[in-house]
Amino acid sequence: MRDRLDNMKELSKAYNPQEHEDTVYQQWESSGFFNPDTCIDKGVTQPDAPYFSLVLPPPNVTGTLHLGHASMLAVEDIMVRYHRMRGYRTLWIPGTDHAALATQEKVERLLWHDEKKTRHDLGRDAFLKRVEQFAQNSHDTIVNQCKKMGASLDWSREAYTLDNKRHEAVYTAFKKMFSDGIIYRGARIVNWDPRFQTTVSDDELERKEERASFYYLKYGPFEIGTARPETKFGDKYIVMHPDDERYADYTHGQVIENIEWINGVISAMVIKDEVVDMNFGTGVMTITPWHDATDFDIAQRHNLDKEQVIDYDGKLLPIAGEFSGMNISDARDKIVAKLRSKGLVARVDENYVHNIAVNSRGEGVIEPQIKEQWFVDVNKEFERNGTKTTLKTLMQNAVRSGDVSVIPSRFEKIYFHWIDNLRDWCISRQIWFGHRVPVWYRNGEVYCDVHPPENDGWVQDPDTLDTWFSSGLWTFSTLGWPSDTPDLQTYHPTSVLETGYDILFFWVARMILMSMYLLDEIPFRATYLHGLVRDEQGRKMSKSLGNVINPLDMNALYGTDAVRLSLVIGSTPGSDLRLGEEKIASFRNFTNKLWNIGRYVMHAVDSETFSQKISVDEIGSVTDDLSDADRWILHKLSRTVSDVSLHIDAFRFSQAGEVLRDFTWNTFADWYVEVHKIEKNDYVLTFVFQTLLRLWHPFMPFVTETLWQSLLGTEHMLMTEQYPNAKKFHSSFGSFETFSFENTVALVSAIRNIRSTYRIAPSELLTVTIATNPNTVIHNDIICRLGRIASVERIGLNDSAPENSASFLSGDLKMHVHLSGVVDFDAERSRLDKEIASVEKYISGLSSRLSGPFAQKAPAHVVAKERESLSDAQSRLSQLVSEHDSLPV
RNA sequence: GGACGAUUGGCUCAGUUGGUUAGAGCAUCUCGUUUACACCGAGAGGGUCGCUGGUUCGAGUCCAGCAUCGUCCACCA
Repeated sequence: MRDRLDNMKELSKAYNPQEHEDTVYQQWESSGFFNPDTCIDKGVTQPDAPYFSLVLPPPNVTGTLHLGHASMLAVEDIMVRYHRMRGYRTLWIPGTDHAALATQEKVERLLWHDEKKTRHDLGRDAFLKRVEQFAQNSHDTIVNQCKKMGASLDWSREAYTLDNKRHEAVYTAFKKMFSDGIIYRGARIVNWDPRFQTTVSDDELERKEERASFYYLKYGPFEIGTARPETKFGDKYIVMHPDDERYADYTHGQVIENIEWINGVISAMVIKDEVVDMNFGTGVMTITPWHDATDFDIAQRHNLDKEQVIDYDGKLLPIAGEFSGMNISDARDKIVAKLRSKGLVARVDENYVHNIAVNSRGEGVIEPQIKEQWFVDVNKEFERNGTKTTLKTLMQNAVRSGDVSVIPSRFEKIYFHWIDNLRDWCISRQIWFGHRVPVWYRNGEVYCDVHPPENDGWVQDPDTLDTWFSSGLWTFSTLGWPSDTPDLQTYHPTSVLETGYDILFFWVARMILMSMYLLDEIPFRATYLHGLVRDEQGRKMSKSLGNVINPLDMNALYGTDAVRLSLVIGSTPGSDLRLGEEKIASFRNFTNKLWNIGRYVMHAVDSETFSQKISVDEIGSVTDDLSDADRWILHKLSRTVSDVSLHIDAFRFSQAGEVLRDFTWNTFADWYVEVHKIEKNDYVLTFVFQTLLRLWHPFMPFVTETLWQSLLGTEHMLMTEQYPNAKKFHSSFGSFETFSFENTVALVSAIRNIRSTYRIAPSELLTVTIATNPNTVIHNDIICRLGRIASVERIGLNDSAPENSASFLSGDLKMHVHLSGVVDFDAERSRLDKEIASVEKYISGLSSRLSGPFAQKAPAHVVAKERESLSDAQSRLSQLVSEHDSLPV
């Protein structure tokens, strides 16, 4: 008790988050309650309770967390804390992603910057040690940042996409897919990044608009168009649409001789293919199958030769003759010059705009190449539960069946469209950092297994796997798969996957693929896609723009709770969020408001009362002692509890927060706390406040935990308290009548309005006369205190109004504020005029509606409601008019 | 070239299945230090919901078209 009182006195006037946050997090963490097993052991959670599980989308170990991560942590922590408080077996698994290419590239850059060395200077093993060191540092930073955000992650289950356990999962998955023929090795056209010297997947491409010269070249009897003359050396097929009448004389397979071309005379074969667009250019084209996906497809269809023109460093091969060995960008002008000198350039369009493919990471221009690589076959048929299916079908079914719901649902269409256009997934990379392909070779033999072959002489495939191959296993590899662990049995499928819509394809789709294929089970029941966090002008936050907001800086300045609220409230799933510092500041103000409500409670209420947990039942048992204000606040509280729960259950976190903020500030603080200063119902005040702390805890865990322990003592922990139960609140308080106190709120507001209109200082105490039925309850004390009224006089409804007063009408009561000496009749008249005009407008609109077809066609209850509104408005109008007329001229 | 999204007071956004006179936060203006809070309190002003049609008794909400902005997808050589 002494401790608590001291604690209370120590509560600073303004909330200072930095004093509390680290201590509170340590307390949570050391309590062990982030781990659902501990919750069960200590009786906080029932062993047979339903589960709620989710995985943290593992941040890349490339650096530090940004506001997007902060927003993800906030939303997920809300769901996790909410379910934990509701008694679910709640598990939230942390982890990090090795992000193969991104991390390797970053370390390579640092290595060059600091030591002017490349990875080849160090060699594979030494370089990988560097990367691991870097990854470890990044990891430590990320873990620290997650904790700073208040994330209640079960650190005892932390995972890493490249650790031993996940390595086993990756190799197991690969082996199964390999033996089922889903994974194959083949020479296919791939996206080659000459700068990073690796392939990248289709999804990692970005299209960039480029203005280029477009050349029309003479090619025998034809004219062909190209923006890339440097690739044309090996072109020996001329392709046209079979229906193109301009070229009807040419037949498929016909060979055209004596074509003068860049390096001499060649012959070309005519190919008819429907892929050619007759309306583009001249309607004929030559093809370069080795360096273009479309051309590759044509060549495949007609079984044509394919020749490599550009090497993997981006230089021309001997086929280019005199240009051999030149970089393609240097060669282009020279090649065009030669074509010109030979008279082969018909014309040039200098303003041709087209899209070039670049690596979304690093922005290096992609050069398509044919290369022997590992692929996941998305169209291969295999048996599943007695029927033939494909990976594409599995992915489609998971969502189409509704087993996996997508929030917001419009992303479903995008998801299906992506699957429809999906090509085989190239999963091998020529980088060093990552899971090495689990395949060994010896004298033409191929060996694939989870463990290396035992006898010597085998050489492992040097390539590593696409980082998303390991991320795709994340929902179950983190739970122990391929072992059949209790965690896997208990927590899979996970309940929700919360992540950014920008990795819908990269990650969400791949997780569905992997889980459906390997486990025959969905990875998660719902996927909630959040938007990107942008700056106030809607720009992406980037270092080069200098508009990056570091979440930890904001935490330090405004408190983590304020940062969390600013990321959650005003944000809708799938839509980007614009965030400025003022928004965070406004939630800092709110945090402080809650803090000060707490200070008031501890200041005004006896510690015996505020240091006990007050239950719904306890309040329910003293119903007879409740005042009108008590009933009003309890009723509103029960509505709030139910709204907040409904919103959270439906993933409407923003609305849940808004409802809570509105209740806390505009209802509880502005009205009930003020009334408490008069009525002093400590139990209800404390009960409502404690309920608010419970309700707010998932959103703003630090300040609520701090306040809770200030009230109840540090041996209590809010995090594991029960969340307010909507049904219970409703059955206890839902039927409470609120009209009486609403009336008082209206009267006080009217007095304040009149004061403001007449510019009467708050220090000046006034008198009011209220005309009403004798049995109407008027809360004199409250009106006097909140309206700064000296005395309330009551008269009958038909008694005449006092002179020199301003009037307010509400239902069947009239209030006259005495304004002796200050009343300005012209001002009062115009005030009434204004209101009369507004009511008249309303009446005319409403009565014309009611006299029209509305009355016949609209549902009866809607009509009845409108009729009631009309009669209310009419009586109000007549009263206003009589007030107006009674004013002295 | 397709698809999707956005367009609501100065700014940032809510608005669930169409149903009172469209809400909030910030900003603005006026007043104010009443011992929880100036990171505050009280009051006020401010929107014909992008445009044009349609459906309906009734449209910010549904439909069609258009405009502007944005995002994603796409094999126009």
